[in-house]
Amino acid sequence: MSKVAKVAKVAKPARARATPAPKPKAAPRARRPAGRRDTFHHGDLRRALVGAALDLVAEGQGETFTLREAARRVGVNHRAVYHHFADKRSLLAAAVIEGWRGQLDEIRAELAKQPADQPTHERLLAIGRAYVRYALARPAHYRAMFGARLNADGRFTDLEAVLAEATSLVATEIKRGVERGELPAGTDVLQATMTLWASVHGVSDLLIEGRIQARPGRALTYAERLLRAVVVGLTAG
Amino acid sequence: MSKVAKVAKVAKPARARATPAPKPKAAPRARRPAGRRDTFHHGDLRRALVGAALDLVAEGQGETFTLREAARRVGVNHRAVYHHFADKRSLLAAAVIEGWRGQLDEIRAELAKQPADQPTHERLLAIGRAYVRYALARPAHYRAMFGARLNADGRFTDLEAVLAEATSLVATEIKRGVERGELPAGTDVLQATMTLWASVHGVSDLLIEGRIQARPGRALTYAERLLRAVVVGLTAG
DNA sequence: ACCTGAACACCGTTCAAGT
DNA sequence: ACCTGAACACCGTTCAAGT
Repeated sequence: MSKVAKVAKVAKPARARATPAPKPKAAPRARRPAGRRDTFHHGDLRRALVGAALDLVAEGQGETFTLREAARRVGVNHRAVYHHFADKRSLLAAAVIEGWRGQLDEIRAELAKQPADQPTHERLLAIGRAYVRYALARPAHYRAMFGARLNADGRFTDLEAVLAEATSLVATEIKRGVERGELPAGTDVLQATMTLWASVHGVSDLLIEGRIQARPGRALTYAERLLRAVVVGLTAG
Repeated sequence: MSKVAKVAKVAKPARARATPAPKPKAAPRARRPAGRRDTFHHGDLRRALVGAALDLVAEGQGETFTLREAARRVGVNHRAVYHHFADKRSLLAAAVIEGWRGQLDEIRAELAKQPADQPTHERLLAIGRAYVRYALARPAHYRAMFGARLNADGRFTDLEAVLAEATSLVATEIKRGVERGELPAGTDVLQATMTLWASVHGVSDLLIEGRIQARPGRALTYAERLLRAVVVGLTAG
């Protein structure tokens, strides 16, 4: 007990966030939390670490969460992390990939709810709404999804894969719009896709950073207005 | 010499960037660089530290540059920083404020170059172009300008002041557009301003992160297309 | 195969002087 | 008034075992 008490007493240095953060930390770090197995069989520790990283990111630490704390949360020595991830960036990347996957799932679910034969601009708005809603629901996570330049080196091909999937989902809608005559015949599909992405990302980021000050319930309305302007712009060619 | 040699020999830990970065570091840290005064008179050290922070940020460290290295660059003990800045965030904030001021200056310069009686949508495009050009010219700095949630606590009122100035510059143009009948009478000025900001920020960020892959010379064209779509959307109401 | 312990070279920040 | 030195509680990562 002495070790834990000492740690708790000391004033937290700057690296810690101002937000209290529930910190379960039910057991002293030397002993393993009750009810948790003594060794993880393959895959479980990896998953547990990603889960801990996701929690830490979401609690507001963003990409600055520490590898050592993630290990502490699941009750293993920090060195154990290196058996599953090459370095901290890889652990972050795994958490970030989960984020993109979740967002893609929500977009798909939203599209599935649209009535059949919905005009393209309504479908694009639905996609955008789902995107922004997801981002606003997990601000710290969303920022991590963009930060840390995880694509700078060629590593993390899984990350690129989810993003490619999301991109092609939008591209498909745009192609459909052109085919149905709802978007100009000469539309550059890739460019239109990126224009939409830039728009939803821009509003999301400004809202998250508090640069656009919108009352909680109005944030999505804000995003929707921007989206409408962009879609109208695309439609006008 | 022994100290410096030892430091140089050791493998750089993860915190350091992969990019080589020119690192002048002309003198061993204990001795002051030749030709630099032994003590700074008031204001100079502050300015020198902000300069060093700006350089470190621009060299790719972003907001993860270290206070200790900034101090080393100007040849003072890292503790000296605390005489001019409350903490690392304050030093970062000072660097970030310089960034926004620079961007605002470039936007003003660009507007000054516009022919008199230019239609509003052309003026808005000029503003947007200058904004994106600035962001793309200093990617790491631009990301730092948005990162770190420097506005989260109420500190750094100077930062809020520059941003308010930039916002009102755009708002003025939009009002002018409404008055001249170039934008719909019912236009929500604040909302239109934020819509434009979100657009230019969105493209800038995606371009910087390499999510939009544009050949170097084409990046601005990309941004311009998005901007045009948004302006058209705003004009259509 | 999977995990741990000790060590290393860093951090940001505080306390207590030095000139 | 302005700067320094030593110390503290952290980091991420490496080396070398332990079971």
